Amino acid sequence: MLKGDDAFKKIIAHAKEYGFIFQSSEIYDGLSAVYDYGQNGSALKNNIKEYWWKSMVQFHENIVGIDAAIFMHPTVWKASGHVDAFNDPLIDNKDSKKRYRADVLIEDHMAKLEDKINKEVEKASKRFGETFDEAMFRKTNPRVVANQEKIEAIRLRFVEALENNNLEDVKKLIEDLEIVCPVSGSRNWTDVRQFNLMFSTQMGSVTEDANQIYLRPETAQGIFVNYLNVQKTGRMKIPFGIAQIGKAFRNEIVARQFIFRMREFEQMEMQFFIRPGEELKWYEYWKEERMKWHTSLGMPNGLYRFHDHDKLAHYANAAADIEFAFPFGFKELEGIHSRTDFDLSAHQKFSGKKLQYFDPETNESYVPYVVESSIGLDRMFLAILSQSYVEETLEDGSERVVLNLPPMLAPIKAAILPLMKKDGLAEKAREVMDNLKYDFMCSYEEKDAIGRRYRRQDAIGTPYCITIDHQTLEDNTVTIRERDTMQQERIHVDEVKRVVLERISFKNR
RNA sequence: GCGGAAGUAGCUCAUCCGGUAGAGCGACAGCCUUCCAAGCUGUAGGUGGCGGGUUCGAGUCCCGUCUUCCGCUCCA
Repeated sequence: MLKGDDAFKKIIAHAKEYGFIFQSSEIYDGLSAVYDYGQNGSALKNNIKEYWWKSMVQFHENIVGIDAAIFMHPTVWKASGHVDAFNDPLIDNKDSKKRYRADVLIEDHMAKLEDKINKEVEKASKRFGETFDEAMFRKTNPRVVANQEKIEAIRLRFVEALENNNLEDVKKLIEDLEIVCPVSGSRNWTDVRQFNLMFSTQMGSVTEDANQIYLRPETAQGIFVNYLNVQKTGRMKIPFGIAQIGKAFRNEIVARQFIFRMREFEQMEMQFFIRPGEELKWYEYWKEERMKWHTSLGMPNGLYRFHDHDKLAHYANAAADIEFAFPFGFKELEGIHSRTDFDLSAHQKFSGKKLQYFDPETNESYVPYVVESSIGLDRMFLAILSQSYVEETLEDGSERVVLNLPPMLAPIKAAILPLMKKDGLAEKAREVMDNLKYDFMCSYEEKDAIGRRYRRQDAIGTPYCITIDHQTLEDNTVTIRERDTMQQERIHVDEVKRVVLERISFKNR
């Protein structure tokens, strides 16, 4: 694995040149922070999904998979907290170039005024020997009354402006209150702009009747709203998990670093439903399990690390990231969160439907707690790609670029190569190809010198090259060349399928 | 979003002070045949990111715009 900016650029160039990742709508100059997966990229991505899905759903009897829709009832996002957390009116100070949430600036200002009042009241209470509340109630000080009225007036304007989504008023309020930038101390503000991190669209073709709906900003809610359906129909017993792979959308202000942060991205996640009070035990369990999954890919040590969160999200009582050493540094690849009963309780409240589980062991009903594993598929793709990209100098001084992919993830498992076109070698190679292509992804190439074809396969990470030569015609043996060692062995044609399948199997990790 | 830099063939780049674009590699077709890229012949591929302006004339100067990169900012 290469390091540094230079390496990252090479990997991006390689990804494009060999059909892994293209910029979206490239012939129209592209669309910012949106990328398409090409012929090899989509194959690699699908293989990552399959590996994850099998290790979750197929290898665990108590985990099942679903595929929820991207569109969901708008109230889902009120219950989840996204409508509040993802809608920010922002304002920039032109002098300091700092950006603030306009509502926070105003709230801070009100807090300062309130602080003033409290100090006045406190003084009064000491003077008259009253409690704080008594002093407040008497409103002895006219300045206190004036300030309280002022705050109330601000709050009214503020709430009204926000409710009507009147951003000009919000700005005017900031100007009227003479709020200054804490950094530059100036009042040179830009207009207030609404940044909505959720994409929205209308459902219903008649404009007046249409409801605004969102493209889901996370896949988790599709699992939570189906919790009861799956638990009942699958007769699931706690603890159990629901897994899902799917697209999510976030209108990031700045989306950059190739496919690391995109506006449209794919998540692979599993929500594990447990008994309240056992969440930390399961949290630790899944942290270890998930780390094992990553290291089972055979990546070198030291590429992964845990990062425990100090600042917890509104839904979590414990959270850690698994970080990966990307070419641009250690960054989040996966999150493991103890989400408590936040989501199910919220949906219970907003929907009015009971989302509880009767535990036959304890004879109790409760809203289950949740431990979540959520991994960015595109980030996983980037992690594997960047760690697999190797530039080698061979003994003879020549260079080659190899994608050192785990064989089971490689887009193409075997390339079938006749040493040359004539003498019936091509026909024989076709025969071999036809016998293999139903079992794993194969590629056939007869153009160019054999060495060149090996290098091309190296560049897309094909683990095995099957070469048909003159000896094949005599004794039905072929050579099988291994990508990383470049070593060849001669085996019988009938053995090829078994040998390749064995070496690309999940079981042999 | 702000500041800086860049955008010419699939890729890497050239084209001097403004005079209607060129190479290497790659691709494709054919020849050759030698198990680790760069043998031979031929062919295709560009309204110079896009739009506008200045000029007799713009890849080249100016403005706008899109995209990318670097820094800042943002990222429950």
